[in-house]
Amino acid sequence: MILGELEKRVLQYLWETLEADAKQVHETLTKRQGGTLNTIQSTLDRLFKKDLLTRQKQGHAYYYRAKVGREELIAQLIQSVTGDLISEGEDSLIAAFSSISAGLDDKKFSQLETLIQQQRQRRSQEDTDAN
Amino acid sequence: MILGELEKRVLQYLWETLEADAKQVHETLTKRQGGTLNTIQSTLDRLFKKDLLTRQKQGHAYYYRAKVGREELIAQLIQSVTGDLISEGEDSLIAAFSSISAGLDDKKFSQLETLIQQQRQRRSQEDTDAN
DNA sequence: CCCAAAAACCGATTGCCTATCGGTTTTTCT
DNA sequence: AGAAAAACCGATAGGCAATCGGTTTTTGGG
Repeated sequence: MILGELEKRVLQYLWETLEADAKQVHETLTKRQGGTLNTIQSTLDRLFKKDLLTRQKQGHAYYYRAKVGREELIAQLIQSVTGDLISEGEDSLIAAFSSISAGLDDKKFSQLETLIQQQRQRRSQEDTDAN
Repeated sequence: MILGELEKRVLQYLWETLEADAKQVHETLTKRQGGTLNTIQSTLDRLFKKDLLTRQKQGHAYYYRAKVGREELIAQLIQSVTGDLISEGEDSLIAAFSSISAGLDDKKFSQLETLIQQQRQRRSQEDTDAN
C-alpha cells in the first residue's frame, strides 16, 4: 500500500480531530490552496476503500474516523515497503529493526530498551486486566 | 523513494552476486518469463540513477554493483515512507520502532535486546579498532 | 583499420495510482 | 414537494515502473 501526499495530510488531521466530514477537512486543509471539496471527498473515499477510515452518516454527510492509529499505520507501511526484501522465514519486523539500528547511537539504544520494558509492562498489565 | 517489483528482485540478485552485467541479470531473473534484455537494462539504469547501484565498464558491458546494503536500503525505505507521518523533532527511527513493537511478542523482545547488545558490542569493537 | 556483433541509448506505449474537478444523481431537512 | 447539500460518476492530468522496438555507439577480432 502506498499513500499520497494529500492522503497523509487527511489522516494526520483525523488523528487530531477524531471525527470530521468532508466539509471540515476541506475547510482546514485545502481551501486556501484552492482545492475543491470534491477532491477531499474522493480522497476520503480512497482512504475508506483502503480500509484506513470508517464512516457513518450523520445528518447530511458522512463522518469519517481513522480506523487505524498512527503507529499501526506506520507499521503497515513498513511491512508493505519491506515485504519483498525480507527473505523466507525471516521475521520482517525484526529485520526492519536491525536495519534501523545501524543508524542509532547509544542514547537511542537506551531509549529502545526503555520502550521494550514499557511494552513488556503494558503486556503484563493487559494480562492482569484480562483475568 | 519507491521501488517496483522488478527493481527489488534485481537488487536481491546483486546482493547475492556482488557484480553482474545486464545479460547475467536477464538470464537469471526474467528470461523464463519472456522479459527482454532491454527491460533489464532500463531497470538497471533506473536503479543506477536512483543511486542504488554503481557501474563500471568491463569489456563490452557495464558491470553493476549494489551501492547500498540491504539493511541500509530498508532503513532508507522506511524513512521515506514514514517521513510525512513523523512530527517535527521526533526521531523517526525510534517512532518506527515503537510502531513495530506493537506486533511483537515476548520472544521477539528478547531477540531485540540481544540485537541491541550485539550492536553495542560492535560499536565498542569499532572504537577499539579505530584507536 | 574496418566491420560485425554486442551493448547502450532513445523514445514510445501500457498500466496503475493520486490528485483534481465538473456535472449528475441521490439524499435530507424544512 | 422543493431547495440545498452531499454523494456519486466519469474524465483528465501527471508521475512512475515495466516493457520493448529501433537506432546509435562502442568494442574486440580479423
